[in-house]
Amino acid sequence: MAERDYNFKEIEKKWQEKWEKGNVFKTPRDPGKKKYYLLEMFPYPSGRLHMGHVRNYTIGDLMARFMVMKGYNVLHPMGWDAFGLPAENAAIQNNIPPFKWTGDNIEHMKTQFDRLGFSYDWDREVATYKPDYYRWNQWVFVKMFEKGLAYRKNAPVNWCPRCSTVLANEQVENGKCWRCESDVTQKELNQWFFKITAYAEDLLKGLESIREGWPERVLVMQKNWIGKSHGTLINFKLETGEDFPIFTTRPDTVYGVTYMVIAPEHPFLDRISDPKVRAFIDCLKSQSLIDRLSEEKEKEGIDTGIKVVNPFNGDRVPLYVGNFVLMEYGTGMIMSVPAHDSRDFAFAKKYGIPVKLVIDNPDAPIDVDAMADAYVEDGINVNSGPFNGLRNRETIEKIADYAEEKGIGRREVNYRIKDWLISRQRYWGCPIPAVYCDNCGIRVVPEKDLPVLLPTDVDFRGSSKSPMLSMDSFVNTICPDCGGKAKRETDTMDTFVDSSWYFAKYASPKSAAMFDEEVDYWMPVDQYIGGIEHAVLHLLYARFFTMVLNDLGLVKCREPFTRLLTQGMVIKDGAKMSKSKGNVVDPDVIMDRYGADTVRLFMLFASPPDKDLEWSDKGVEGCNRFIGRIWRVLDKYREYITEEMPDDGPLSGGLKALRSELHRTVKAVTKDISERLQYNTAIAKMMELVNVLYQVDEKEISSPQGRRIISELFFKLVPMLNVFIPHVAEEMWEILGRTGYLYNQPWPDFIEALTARDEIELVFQVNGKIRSRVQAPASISKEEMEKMALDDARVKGFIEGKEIVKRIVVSGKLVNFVVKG
RNA sequence: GCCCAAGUGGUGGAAUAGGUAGACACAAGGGACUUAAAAUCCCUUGGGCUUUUUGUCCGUGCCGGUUCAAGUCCGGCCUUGGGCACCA
Repeated sequence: MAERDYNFKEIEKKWQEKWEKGNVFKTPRDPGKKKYYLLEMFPYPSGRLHMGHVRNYTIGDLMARFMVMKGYNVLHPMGWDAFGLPAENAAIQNNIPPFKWTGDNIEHMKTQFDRLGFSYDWDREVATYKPDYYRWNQWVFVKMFEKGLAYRKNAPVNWCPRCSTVLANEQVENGKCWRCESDVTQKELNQWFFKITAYAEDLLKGLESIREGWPERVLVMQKNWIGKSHGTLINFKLETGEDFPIFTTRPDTVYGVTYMVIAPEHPFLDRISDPKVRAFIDCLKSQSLIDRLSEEKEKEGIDTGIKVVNPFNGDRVPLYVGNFVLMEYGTGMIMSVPAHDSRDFAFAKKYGIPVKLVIDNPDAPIDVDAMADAYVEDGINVNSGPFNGLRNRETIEKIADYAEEKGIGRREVNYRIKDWLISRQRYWGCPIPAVYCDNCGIRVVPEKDLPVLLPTDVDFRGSSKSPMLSMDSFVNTICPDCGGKAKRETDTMDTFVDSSWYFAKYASPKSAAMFDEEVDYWMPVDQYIGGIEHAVLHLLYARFFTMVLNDLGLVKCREPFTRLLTQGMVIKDGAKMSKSKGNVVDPDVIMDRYGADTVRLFMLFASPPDKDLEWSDKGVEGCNRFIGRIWRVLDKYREYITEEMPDDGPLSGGLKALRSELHRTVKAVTKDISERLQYNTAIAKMMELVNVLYQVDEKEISSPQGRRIISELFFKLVPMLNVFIPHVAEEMWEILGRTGYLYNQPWPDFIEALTARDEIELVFQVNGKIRSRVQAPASISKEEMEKMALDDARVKGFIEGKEIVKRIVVSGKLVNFVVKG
């Protein structure tokens, strides 16, 4: 009869209290140990944890606990990405001040975290809405302004009408707002930018140094986003002799240019007076960029009447205005080669522009008049003056050389990435510390006057606009230079600025400075864990910011995250859990029914961490059942537990196999956790061990050697369980009679020699087909294996009367005979 | 269109270095215990053929290749998911 059933409610509460009272999770700083900084992306304090959070933080907690047991000084902090729109929307709807709404949510979510048993050092909590935190946003902003890395410009920007604020390029997904999915429109506005383009090359090169530890697809996404392309800037000329430079990655086709196209918003076009052309330009300019460039939109253009001269062959070609040319990329104008670019080809056919072949297919010469589409493959240059007969790949380099020699062009590198627009026309964020003086212009707030505090005594009633706009006490100030009247910037910073450096602040959360020397001890983050959705948002901004901080001499590292794990989504009924789909499962409900340990175990068992996880109520029950099985078997054998460890004496078959299985399990679980990051198979192996244990007779367990083996088993299994199901593992540790927190125990070791099996199964094949399986001693030699196979009755039947032409013996695995006849 | 993943039983998934496909779990079926149920424990479980054991054939999206041997490597395709998208 069980002494006590598995009562998760009691156990989990008991250990959560003990951990807290014992200050168990405080960050150690033992000089004799190596550091390990494990971080999960901090949450937005929406008010409730969802399953995605639970998964993310369960994976992180496992890794943190594992590294503690492995003897590292582990930094495992948690904080709050606390600025942002939901707080403001809640304020507008219910007139709760965002400050209070956010603070209350944080308090509630903290209790949820504690209920899950996560090992955070709350002394290091960081929340971005606190002035002590965001003042350093402002301070870095001022430094960046001084270095020209923060600047203000007029530019067409993305505008979300629903959030009534501008957005960065990275925050527009398929023309929709990343947060609310409204259609984004374009506006011409004067806004603050961070010059991330100045770090384009660094951001690209830096990817090399983190290649080992980051998922391939994130590296690829960042690389594509930065979008480096090598090309040549070629100086076409107007008939007046004026320069007309264009960027191309295909200089090998320059002899085939039959027209040029310019972006409608290009200032060059101001000189055009032809009313028809003007009307076309004005029409295009009135459309939003999204509309103009939308996929369905056909390419449209109009001939300006202006001719452009090709510096290579002197051809005079027409200049068109086109709806598809981007002002921000290259020089805002392009050369068009219809023979070798499908888009140019379609445009040329539409407007009756000639097509000129300059690359021919050496295998099937092309008839230019019969072309149905552009020829975009490689080939041999024709109609290309001195470059005729060259392979076009070589021509690319030759033309660039030639252009540089003759001074009609130069090699150039272009990037797709644009500067980071950080202004937000919203209240609940970090104030941008700028002032506007009629006399002195744009000024930043001097260091000594920071922080610029966000007013918190605000009233949202009757308006969805930022309350700061109408707060004279905030807006009116004096110019730091001339002392005259000035106005404060009322925009706040993009919240992605807040999250671009929080990971460094955890090193010294209470320091009066931005950082102290602790930052260089803990940074960089050794393992970062979060969702794939930040592949080019947060993860790019954070890398940029770290590089800026490094250049400012504030941190020693240049890359913030050495290793990155992007965990998969939590899926139910084939779709990501979301309120709008109505397929959410509330973690609290599951914890009420099964406890935190079961939820954690399921999160780790149902799928490898980087893959999506399909929610399954039945699967949760299965995990709960497994905990129950261990609980019962420990309860059954607890009276046999002894501190005496097994000696080298002979063991009965069952005990020997059990001990061997135990050591194999420790080995495999250790590897799965530390090398393979496959927690599902680690759990499966512990399940197998428990299954083997269930097969062993109690009589064997109760023998003197049996007692030692079963004790060794639990003294190793329970510490392994600690990283998956810490509450019940601590309780079991206590049942085993050990004192102190399991949290601080060393990770179990294993004896390599014991992991070997005595007997192995050999497979005998004839012509690659399995014909027999036999048991053999593990020490069997290749020669003996072959002999066994030859003597095997089943094998004999397949090789009799035939010639063995090849014999393959794989040690300890199989024998394969290839026979003929 | 370009780039990147992935495709394995009824389901989630395993197979780590080319060497026994389907570990572990869920579901299903059977049994033990019980007055009964729940819980628990034990057994079966990819498919076909074979009366059964034995055996034998098929089987990792599709077609082909390399190899004694392919889920794994190579070439070509299909499907799904994701990213970028007039970037010149």
